[in-house]
Amino acid sequence: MTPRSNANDKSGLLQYVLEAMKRAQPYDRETALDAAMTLFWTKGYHATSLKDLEGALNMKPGSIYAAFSSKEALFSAALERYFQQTKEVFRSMHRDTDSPLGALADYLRSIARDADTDPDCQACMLIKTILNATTEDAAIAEQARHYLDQIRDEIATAFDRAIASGELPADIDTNHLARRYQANISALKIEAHRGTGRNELAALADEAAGDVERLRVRQ
Amino acid sequence: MTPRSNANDKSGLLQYVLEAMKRAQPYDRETALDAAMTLFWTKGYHATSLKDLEGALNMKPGSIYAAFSSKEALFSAALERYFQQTKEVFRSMHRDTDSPLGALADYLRSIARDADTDPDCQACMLIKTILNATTEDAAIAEQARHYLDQIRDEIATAFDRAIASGELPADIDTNHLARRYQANISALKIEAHRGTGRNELAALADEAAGDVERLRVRQ
DNA sequence: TACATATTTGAGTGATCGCTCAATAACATT
DNA sequence: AATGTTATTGAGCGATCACTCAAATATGTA
Repeated sequence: MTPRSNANDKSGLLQYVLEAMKRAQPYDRETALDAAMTLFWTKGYHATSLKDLEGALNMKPGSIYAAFSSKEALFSAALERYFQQTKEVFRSMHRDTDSPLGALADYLRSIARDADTDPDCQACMLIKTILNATTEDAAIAEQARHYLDQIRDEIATAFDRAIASGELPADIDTNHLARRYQANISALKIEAHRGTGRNELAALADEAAGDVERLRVRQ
Repeated sequence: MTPRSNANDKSGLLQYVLEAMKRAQPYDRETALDAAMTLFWTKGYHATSLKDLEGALNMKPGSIYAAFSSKEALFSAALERYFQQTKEVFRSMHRDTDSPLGALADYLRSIARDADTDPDCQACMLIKTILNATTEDAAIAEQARHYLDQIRDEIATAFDRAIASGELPADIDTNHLARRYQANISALKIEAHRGTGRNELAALADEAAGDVERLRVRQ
């Protein structure tokens, strides 16, 4: 509430008095959570302060605590949001496909494509959280680990679909394939985060995608 | 300097007076740096406080600043130490080998072996630093990135040696191989950090190692 | 031994941290 | 319109942060 400096000082002072403690528009929970997710994803839990969150959410301390209880609870909610969105993106790329292996390969290529259009692209929030967490906040690391496991199950389900559609032999270990595939996703996202060049990143993604496609049995 | 509570109060009070501001043994710089590296590697830059460092280094604030100038400069020195040690380990595994490809494959397997013996094994400090850094501490991320690039060069040199020894064809792209190899190291170390089971981790490492060995030209 | 120099301590600084709560504004009910 | 209820503000709290600096201790020199 800064006093206005303008030609008409009396009008400015009156305006200043009228605006003191003007209550904001009520916040929108989804909008706030989305902003928190973006901020936490970029800065991590420890380096993100309440003041940062005030700015990003356009909310004051009392409102943030009324809505989300604590910094850690807000982080946890943001992490869940990230997980749900990631799962939904993965699923949407595998809906309506008649080639599960093709879709899995294309998802890897999409990582390089997405990094190409986003200069500040960040590695996976779940991985960052696990690597970043300390023993004092082991709960959020555990939550992130749990979400990563669930995403790996989604991947294994996609490989199972490739078996059902005849692309893979019935005796292949889809859990192992999913684990390897997820490790490749992590690696690609870290390379993107690190600023690896577009051609190099695309080559890595193509190679990983080729590994997936070469699993296809001859028809 | 806590007063001693014991049967002989006069003797305890005298001991308390005699011990006030007793100066410590001078610190050993290498020992302090090693302790700082271990602490920063585990907790990361942001979540590590000066109080943590006091405990780990067994030094008081004034000494820490006299020796290392600032928290950031200490982190930077610890990061360099980590880089030098990592480079030395990699080199020592490639010294005196007549199969560079074999040594590269075995290094990947060693990641799973090392994780098996260390329950609190951490992902690569350089990767953690890059993922953890914010714009306010971009300098340490840049330093870590630079070290990662140098390690990738070491890897490319090992692949060059495989060409020179006849294991690889002369026209293969060793820079690309090195980049992929380093991405695989990152992925394996993250799986280890995440607590992936010993058999699964060993399977991932063996598979990555097998990929390296299959590059070998027929002789 | 006396004095000079170097090193370490740890109390204290100003700033920032996560969070609380009384005051105020906005909304709902009668 | 008056009253009651709900939601938001933001000053301020106690704690912690990175760091400083005068005092004290240890080491070196003449």
